[in-house]
Amino acid sequence: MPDSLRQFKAEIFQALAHPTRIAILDQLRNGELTAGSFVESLGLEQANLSQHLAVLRARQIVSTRKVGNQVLYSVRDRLIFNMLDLMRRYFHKQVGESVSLLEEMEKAERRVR
Amino acid sequence: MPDSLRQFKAEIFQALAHPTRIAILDQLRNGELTAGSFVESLGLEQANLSQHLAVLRARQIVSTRKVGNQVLYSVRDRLIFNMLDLMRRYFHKQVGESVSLLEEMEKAERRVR
DNA sequence: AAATAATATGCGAAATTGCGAATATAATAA
DNA sequence: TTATTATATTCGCAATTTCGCATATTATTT
Repeated sequence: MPDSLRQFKAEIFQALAHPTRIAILDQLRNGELTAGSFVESLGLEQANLSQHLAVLRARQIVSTRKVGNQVLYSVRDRLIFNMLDLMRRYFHKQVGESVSLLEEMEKAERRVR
Repeated sequence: MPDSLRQFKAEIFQALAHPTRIAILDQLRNGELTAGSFVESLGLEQANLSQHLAVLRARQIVSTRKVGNQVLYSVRDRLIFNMLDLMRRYFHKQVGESVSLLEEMEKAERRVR
C-alpha cells in the first residue's frame, strides 16, 4: 500500500475528528444548507463555525455555492455519510461489549459473595 | 443524535488520523503481531511506535496479549478494517473525479486555441 | 544476581489545532 | 453612497500532538 494513500486517509480522518464537524456533516444529510444555519442550530461562535467549515473545504469534503448574500454548503460525496454510519455501528458494538463485560463481572462478583 | 455519540466518533477518527497508525492497523489485518515487528517493518523509532500503539490502546482499538517477553497486538473489532476499506474507495473516487475534471479542462483548452 | 531483550513511559521542543475577539470582504438594502 | 447582513480571515493564546532522547519496567537468559 502506497504511503500517499495512507497519508490521504489520515487527512480525511483528521478532518472528521471533531464533534462539531461531524455535527455539520450530519446536518447536511438532507441537502445543502447555508453557513449561517449551523451557527444557529449548533449554537457556536460564527468565526468558530467558519473555521470548521474551512477545514471541511480544505479537504474537499464539502463544496460551496454562493447564492446572493450567502453560501450554501453541501457534501461532495455521500460516501462520507457511510463513514459516519459505520462509525455509529462501531459505537453500538463497543457499547454492547462493555455492557456484557459488566454483566460478566457482576455474575462473577455474585459467585464470590 | 446525542453529542456523546459524536464525541465518540471524533475520538476514533482522531485515533485513525495518522499514517503510521493506519500502517499499523493494515499490518494487523492477517492477525496478531508483536510490537517489535512494527519497528522493523515500518522503520521507525521504537519509542515512537510504542506511542502510536498507546494511542490505539487508549481508544480500545487494539487489544494486547503478553507472551513471555513480548506483547502481541491485535485489532479488537474488524469493523475498523471496513473503515479503512471505505476510505480507500473514497480515495479512488476522488482521484477519478480529479482526473475527469482535468480532462474537461483540457478539452475546453483545445476549443479555445 | 547480573546482563540482555522487548516494551513502555516521562520529558522537552516543535508543530498543529481549537477558540474567541477583532477585522476584512462581499452582496444586498436603504 | 452608506448601512446592514452573511461569511471568511487574521491574531494571540492555550491545549494537544508528534517526535527523539533518555529512562523505566518486565521477562528471560547467563
